[in-house]
Amino acid sequence: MPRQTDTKEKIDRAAMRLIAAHGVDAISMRDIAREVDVSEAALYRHFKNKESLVWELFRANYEALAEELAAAQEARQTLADKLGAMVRVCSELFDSDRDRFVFMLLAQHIQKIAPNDYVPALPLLLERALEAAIVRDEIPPQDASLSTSMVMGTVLQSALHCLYHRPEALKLTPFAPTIADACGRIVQLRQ
Amino acid sequence: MPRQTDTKEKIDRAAMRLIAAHGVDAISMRDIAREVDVSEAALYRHFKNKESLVWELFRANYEALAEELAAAQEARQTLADKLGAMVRVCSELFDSDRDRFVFMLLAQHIQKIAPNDYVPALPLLLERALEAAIVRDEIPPQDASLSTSMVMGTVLQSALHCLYHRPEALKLTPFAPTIADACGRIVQLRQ
Amino acid sequence: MPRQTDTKEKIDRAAMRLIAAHGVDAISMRDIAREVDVSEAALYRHFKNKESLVWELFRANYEALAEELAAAQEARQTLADKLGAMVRVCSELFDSDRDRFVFMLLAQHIQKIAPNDYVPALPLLLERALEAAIVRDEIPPQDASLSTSMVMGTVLQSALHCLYHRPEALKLTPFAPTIADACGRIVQLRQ
Amino acid sequence: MPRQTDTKEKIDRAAMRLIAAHGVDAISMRDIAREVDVSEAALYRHFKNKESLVWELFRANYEALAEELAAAQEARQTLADKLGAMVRVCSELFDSDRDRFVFMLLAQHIQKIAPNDYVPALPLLLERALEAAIVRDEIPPQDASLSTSMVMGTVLQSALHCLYHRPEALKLTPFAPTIADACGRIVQLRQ
DNA sequence: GATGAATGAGTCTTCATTCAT
DNA sequence: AATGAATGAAGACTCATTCAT
Repeated sequence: MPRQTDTKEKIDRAAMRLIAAHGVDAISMRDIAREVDVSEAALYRHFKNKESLVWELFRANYEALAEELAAAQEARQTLADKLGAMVRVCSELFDSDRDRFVFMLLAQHIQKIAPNDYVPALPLLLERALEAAIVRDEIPPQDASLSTSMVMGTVLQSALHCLYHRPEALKLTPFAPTIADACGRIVQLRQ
Repeated sequence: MPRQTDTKEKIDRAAMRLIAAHGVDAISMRDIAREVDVSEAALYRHFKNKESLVWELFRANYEALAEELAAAQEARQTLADKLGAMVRVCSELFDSDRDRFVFMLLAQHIQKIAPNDYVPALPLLLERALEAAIVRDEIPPQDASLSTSMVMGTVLQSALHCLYHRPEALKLTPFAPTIADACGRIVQLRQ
Repeated sequence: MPRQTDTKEKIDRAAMRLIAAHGVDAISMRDIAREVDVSEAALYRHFKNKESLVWELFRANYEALAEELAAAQEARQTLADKLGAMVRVCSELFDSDRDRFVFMLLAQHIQKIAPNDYVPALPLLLERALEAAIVRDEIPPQDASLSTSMVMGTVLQSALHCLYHRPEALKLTPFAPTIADACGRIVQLRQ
Repeated sequence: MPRQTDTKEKIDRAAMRLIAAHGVDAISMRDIAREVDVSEAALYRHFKNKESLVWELFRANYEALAEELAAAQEARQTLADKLGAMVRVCSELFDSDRDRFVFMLLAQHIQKIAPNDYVPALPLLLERALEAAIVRDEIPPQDASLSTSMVMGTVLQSALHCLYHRPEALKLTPFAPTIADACGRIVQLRQ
C-alpha cells in the first residue's frame, strides 16, 4: 500500500489553511474540495462529516502541542525555565506553521461541539505548573487559574500581534524571551 | 407619523446575544428574527443586510467603549491609574453586559469586512498611553506595540476565564485590581 | 382642489420610464416609489395594485393612440395617405416620448393579464383599412390579417432600429416616408 | 465514471418552453425545476446561475440559427433566392419548434445582460446581403440597416401573427412565399 | 394623501450529505 | 479511492401588499 494518505494530508492542510483564514463556519466542504482539487464526495471517504473533520484535525494538533509542551515543561526544573520553554515552543509553532497555530486558536471554541468529556489539557498543564511553583515558593500564593488565563492571553495576543501587524510576515520567535519575561512578572516570579 | 417601535433595539440585543453565543457566521437572519419574534423581512427595514447589521452594531459599541476608555484614561495622570481605570471600565462592562462585551470580542475580526479605513481606536489608546509613560520614565523603554498586545491579551483572556469557568456567572470586577497589577508588571511599572 | 394629481402623474411617468427600460416583470413597486421619491404605500393610494397600475397605464395610452390613429385615418381617403398618416403618428409619438412608445410595445403581451374581452383596437384599425382598400381595389386581394402583421412589424422594428442603433438619440420621423412607402409596397399599393 | 443523465437536456427544453410562454423575468428557477421534476439545487449542477442558464441557451440556439441562415444564404446567388431561403428557414424553425423560436425572440433583449462584445450575427447577415445586392444592382441604393430592420420586423411579426391568432396551431411555412415576396418588395427587388 | 413598520410568500443560491457508478 | 448527479434544508434577501398612525 503506497502513499495513499496523500489526499488526506492535502485535505488536512487545506482545511487548516482555510479555517485559519476564514473560520470554521465561513468555509464549506466545497471550499476545501476545490482547494485540494478533488470532488466534494471524496472528502467523505476520509472524514465522516464536516464536524468530525474539524474535530479530528483539532484534536490531533491539540494533543501534539500538549505533548510537546508537557515534554518541554518536564525537562525543566524552575518555573522560569518552564515558562521560557513553553513560550518558545508556541513561538516556534507559530513561525513554522501559522495556519496550524491559528487554526487551533480559532478551533478553541469547537469544544462546544466536541464530546463533552474532552479535557483541554493545555491550560491545565500551565495551571499545574503554577500550583507547583506556589508550593515550591517560586511565586507567591495566587489564583492559579486566573494567572493561567493571563499568561495564556499574553502569549496568544502576542501571536495575533504578529499576525495582524504591518510587515506581513513578522516572526514571533524573536519576541519569545520578552514575552516569557512578561509572563514571569505576571505570576511574580521572584527575581 | 407612523408608530414608533422598539423593534430595532430588540434586534440589537438579540443579535448581540446570539453572536456572542455562537459567532457571526453561525447565526442566521432567521435566528435573529425568531429571537425577536418578527419576520425576517422586518430586519431589513432596520438594517440594509446582515453585514451592515453586524458592522453597525460593532461600530456603535466599539466607539462607545473607546470613548469611555479615553475619558477614563484622560482623567488619570499616572500609568498605574490609567491601567487601573481601563481595566475597571472593561470589567464593569463585562459584568453588566456580557453579551455586548463578548460580541465585541468576536466581532474584532469583522474589521476585514469593514470599510478598510476604519481605525481601531482601542489598542491605539493603550499604545499611546504606554509611549507617553516611556517618555515620562514611568516604565522603561520597550516595544509599546507588543506590550499593548500583551496587556490586552491579559485582560481579554481574564474575561474568557470568567466566561468559561465553572460557576456560571463568575464576575470579573473583583479581579480587576489583580489584573491591573499584573498589567503594571508586564510593562514594568516602577514600584 | 388644486393639482392633486401631481403625484399620480409622476408615478405614471416613472412607471413608463422604468418599464420601457427594463420590462414589467423586472421592476418592482419599490423601484417606482424610489424613482418618484414617495413611499411604496403611497402608490397604493393611486392604484389598486401593480397589475392594475400597469394595466391602467397601458389602457389609457393605448386608447389615446388608437383614437389618434383612427382620426388620422378617417381624415384621409386613400390607403396611401392613411398609411402615411399612421406611420407619421407613430413616428412622432416615438420621437416625442420614447418611454411611452416602448412601454406600449412591451406591455402588448399584458393583454394576457387583462380583462379577456378587451379588444386591441390598433391592429384591427389597420386590418379594416386594408380590407376596405381591397374592396376599393386599391390593393389586390390578400390575407388582410397577415398583411396587417407585416406592416406593423415593419413599423415597430423600425422603431427598435432607432432605439438600439448607434447614435443614441436617432429620430424616427425622418424615416417615416421611407417606412410608409415600404408598407405600401408590402400591401402592393397600385402605383 | 458516474451515470450519464439527460437532465440537462430536459432543463433546456423546460426552460425554453417556460420562457417562451412567460418571459425570462416571469419564470423562476423553481418553475423550471418543477417542470423537469428535479430539485432546484440540481439546476445548479448544470448551470452556474439563472443568468447563465438563459444566456447559454440563447447563445447556442442563436448561433445554430445564424449558421443555418448563413449556409442557406451562401447557397443562393440572387437576393430573391436568399430572402426566400431565409424566410423558409425561419418558418420551418417556427413550425417545428415554436418554443425555441419564441424563446429566441424574447431573449433578444438579453444581450443587455450578456458579455458586451457579443456580436449579434443575425441581423448583420441580412444587412450584408442587402449591401451586396445594392452593389450588384439587384436593388436600388437604400439605407441597408433600416431595410434590415423592416424585413426582420415583417418576418417576426408574421410569426407572432401565427402565434396569437385564432386557430391555435397556425403554421407559418405556408405563408413563407408570401412573406418572402413582401420582403422583396420592401427592398424593391427589381421584378 | 402619505408614511414607516411589518409580513408571508417567494426569489436565487449554497450547504452538507448521499448514492450509483 | 473517487466522481458527477442529486437532494432537502437552509442561507440571505426581495416582493407586493396591508395597516396603524
